[in-house]
Amino acid sequence: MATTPSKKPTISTSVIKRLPRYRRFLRDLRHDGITRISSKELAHRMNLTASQIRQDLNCFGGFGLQGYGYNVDDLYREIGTILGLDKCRPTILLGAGNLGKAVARQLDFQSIGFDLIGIFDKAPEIIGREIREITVADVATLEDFCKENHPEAAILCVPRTQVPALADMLVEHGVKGFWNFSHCDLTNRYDNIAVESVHLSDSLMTLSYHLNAQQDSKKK
Amino acid sequence: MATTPSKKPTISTSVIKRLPRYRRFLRDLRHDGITRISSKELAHRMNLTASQIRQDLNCFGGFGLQGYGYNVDDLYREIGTILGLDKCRPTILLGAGNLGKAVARQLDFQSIGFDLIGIFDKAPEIIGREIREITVADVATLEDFCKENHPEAAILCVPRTQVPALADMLVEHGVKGFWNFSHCDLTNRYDNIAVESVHLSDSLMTLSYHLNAQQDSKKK
DNA sequence: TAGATTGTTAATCGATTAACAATC
DNA sequence: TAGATTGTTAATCGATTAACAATC
Repeated sequence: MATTPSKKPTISTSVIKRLPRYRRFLRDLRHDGITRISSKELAHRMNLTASQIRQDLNCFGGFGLQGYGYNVDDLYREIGTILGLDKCRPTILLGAGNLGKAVARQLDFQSIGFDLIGIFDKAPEIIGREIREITVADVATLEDFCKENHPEAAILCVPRTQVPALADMLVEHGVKGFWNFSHCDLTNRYDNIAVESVHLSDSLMTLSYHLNAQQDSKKK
Repeated sequence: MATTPSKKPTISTSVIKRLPRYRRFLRDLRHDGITRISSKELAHRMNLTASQIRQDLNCFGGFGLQGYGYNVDDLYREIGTILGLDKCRPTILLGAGNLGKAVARQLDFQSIGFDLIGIFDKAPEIIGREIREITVADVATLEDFCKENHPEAAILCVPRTQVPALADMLVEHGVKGFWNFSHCDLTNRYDNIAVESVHLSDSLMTLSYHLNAQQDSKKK
């Protein structure tokens, strides 16, 4: 009854970003029929330290067993739960151009906690098309759609200029998180709204930097 | 003549990852006709500390002027140079499915130092199509293509199972960097090869985590 | 010159690694 | 039991922030 003074650990971003990678390795292990693994062995495979793996996992609880290690299958599922992949969040995609279409087709949303329930665009030649059994709707109908269907998450694949107005409206209607592919900087625009950005050109630029650095070190 | 004992600073990844974002903000400032900016003002706009901006920039040289701040246009171009965006690296795309096609169409490679010179796939229904004025070639012809054209960078949009063999072959032929969209873990597979990965589902999973965390904190 | 703002050194903070007692 | 490996505390390392002298 009494609300226990819940510990508020606040897991660091670095830890959270590593979780999906742990999960991928565990899935592979499971696929290979390996049922248990020590932090040492997993660290070796992932090129990490055993310490880091144990520290990371212990942010969420003691999933291991002294003298034994970790049960691969259990840990795989635990990480899925921590990440919330067992959820089914109503999600909409804004922008069904090259990138939006590819993202919609590429990802298995269901298996990672999202349920794609609507796709919107403003271009007449795109509206009406079918992507993954969803008919692309006119973005003009988006607000009504939100009132009826209450999406929790939105994928932003529209040009950056359209983003602020759209995002504001969606937050107004209860959207709690954005997966942002646009170059509009949404970080720090809202309180208590999750924003995860994928800036493709930023990513390619860092590759460019490293290619440069390679050559420089050779010249030396 | 004498090779000066070149300082070997080795810039940290955190700094490098911030450079493209600096550049984006500077481009916007320039677009708005703003010619100078102080670290304080830029920090305010980017939600960083002025200290961090000055530290970051001073990894590469003193671009500012005491009592004045930074010249927006100069700094914008300096960062471009640091990132190597003035280069023109021959680059190939492997896999012209949903994602590969979208990536090829979405990005302005030229403007960030890459020159897309070939696209390859193995599916007969994709080979022969045109993407950005490049005809998709059979991946079977890739090795010969490399011998003739010496690509420096490769974009990997093929299924993960195909990645290791392809990547090994490309490294053999002198490819120096990968932009990896597959779920194959290429980190630490090679020495002196740059790997920049975009794991879309990993990214979406972290959004899922943050959506979960939001709700948890509300429950409290 | 006085005011502003940098470049840079020092202090703080956080994340990673090492060590080891607890325990299966 | 002996051996192995965790969970957790302590030590180290690196990154961010603060402070301030240099200087435009």
